Amino acid sequence: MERLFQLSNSSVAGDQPRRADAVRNRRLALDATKTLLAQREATITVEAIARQAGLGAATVVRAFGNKEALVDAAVADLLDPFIQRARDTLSEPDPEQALRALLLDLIEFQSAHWIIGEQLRGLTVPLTTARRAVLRQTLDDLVAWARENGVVRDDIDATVVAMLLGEVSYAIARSDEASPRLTESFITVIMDGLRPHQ
Amino acid sequence: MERLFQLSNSSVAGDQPRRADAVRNRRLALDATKTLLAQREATITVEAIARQAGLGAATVVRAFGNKEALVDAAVADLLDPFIQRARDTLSEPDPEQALRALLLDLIEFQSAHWIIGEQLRGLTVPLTTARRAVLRQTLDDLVAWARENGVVRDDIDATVVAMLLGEVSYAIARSDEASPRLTESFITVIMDGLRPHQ
DNA sequence: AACTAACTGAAATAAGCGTTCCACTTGAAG
DNA sequence: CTTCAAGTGGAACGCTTATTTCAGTTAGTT
Repeated sequence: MERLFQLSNSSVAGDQPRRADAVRNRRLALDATKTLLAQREATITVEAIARQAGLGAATVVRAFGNKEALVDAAVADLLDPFIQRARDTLSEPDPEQALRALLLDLIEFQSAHWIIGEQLRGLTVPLTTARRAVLRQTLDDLVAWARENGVVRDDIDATVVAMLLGEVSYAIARSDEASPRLTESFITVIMDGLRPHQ
Repeated sequence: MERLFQLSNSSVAGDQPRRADAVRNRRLALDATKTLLAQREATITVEAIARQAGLGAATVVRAFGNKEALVDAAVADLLDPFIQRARDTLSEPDPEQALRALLLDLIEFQSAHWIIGEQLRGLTVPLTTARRAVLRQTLDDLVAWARENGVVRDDIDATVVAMLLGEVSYAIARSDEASPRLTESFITVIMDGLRPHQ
């Protein structure tokens, strides 16, 4: 599949070269943060990240300027494969199947990366915000496609439908009692509710 | 309407009497906290509560033992009238109307008291937890009633439906772009999705 | 009015956190 | 091998907040 957009942020393009250990530690800090973000119960402090990475706290922060930028980069990194999968659903044959698949993935991703929502609250996170826009656009496209094929009702604004899906996935993932059964029920109710009346 | 449960926590029953100013300040601290909790953008610090109440920080905390208990009491207080309204819907004639009304109220309440969700994260809040159980039971009863009358499908577990409603209301209320239009669309989709197939 | 236990609140304390400092270490160029 | 700018991390700093202290104030009793 053709790569439609540039998501990599592994290294800054036009900067002066940095020492090998600095590059390695930047990677270690990023990986440590991603590891912590993927745990359901974790405190994302600089101290904790540094411990996970086997580095000093100062080194961890310096690699990205500050903690906010580090978390932003880590979240964006975690988001990338998910976004890729979301875009892939657009080439599936059946829009209903595509929508179901995306919803399931959305819920599972948010369940597995529960802490991300917490961490991003009230932060200015350029990388993550850009990813979110791409994701939103993908969801919009998917809803538009589903509408054209009579899978989704058109008496409700498409943007509102997309927003509904996003928010509601978050809610299910957030639930203390999240389970495959709850997820399945949720998707059934939403898909039925979104179907046009015959 | 008969009062079915005891929700008041205005004063501790069997304790030794306390001085008049202490009682008054306890009330002031509680009211100040409730006021702050009802604002969408507010920092609920002891300092802020004390300022709002016109008291010293120490006095505010001491009245309830610690900040956690104070917030717990304030949230429980805010929840009480809402719970009463929820229970009232059970005596409406039409279960579908009752369900719609409760959903709308649920979303509006959570929108207006947005900060509550933030504040309760990771706290042990006995009073609030008890209220939540009552609310959950009410929602369960309402769903059971709606099922008996063919308003809600019975191929999905009633508890799951109730949980769905609660979580999803939270999600809509939480949304940055919450609006009457979004709320209306959401309720339409959910109600349609919950209806049995004819 | 006098007395005292309860109560108050400004200030001190404690604890958590991100960031910065700086004496020391190390990669890599010559 | 030398050299030194780049890089490191333990410690110090600054900031925010909940909690405790304690000298002074006040409600309520006699």
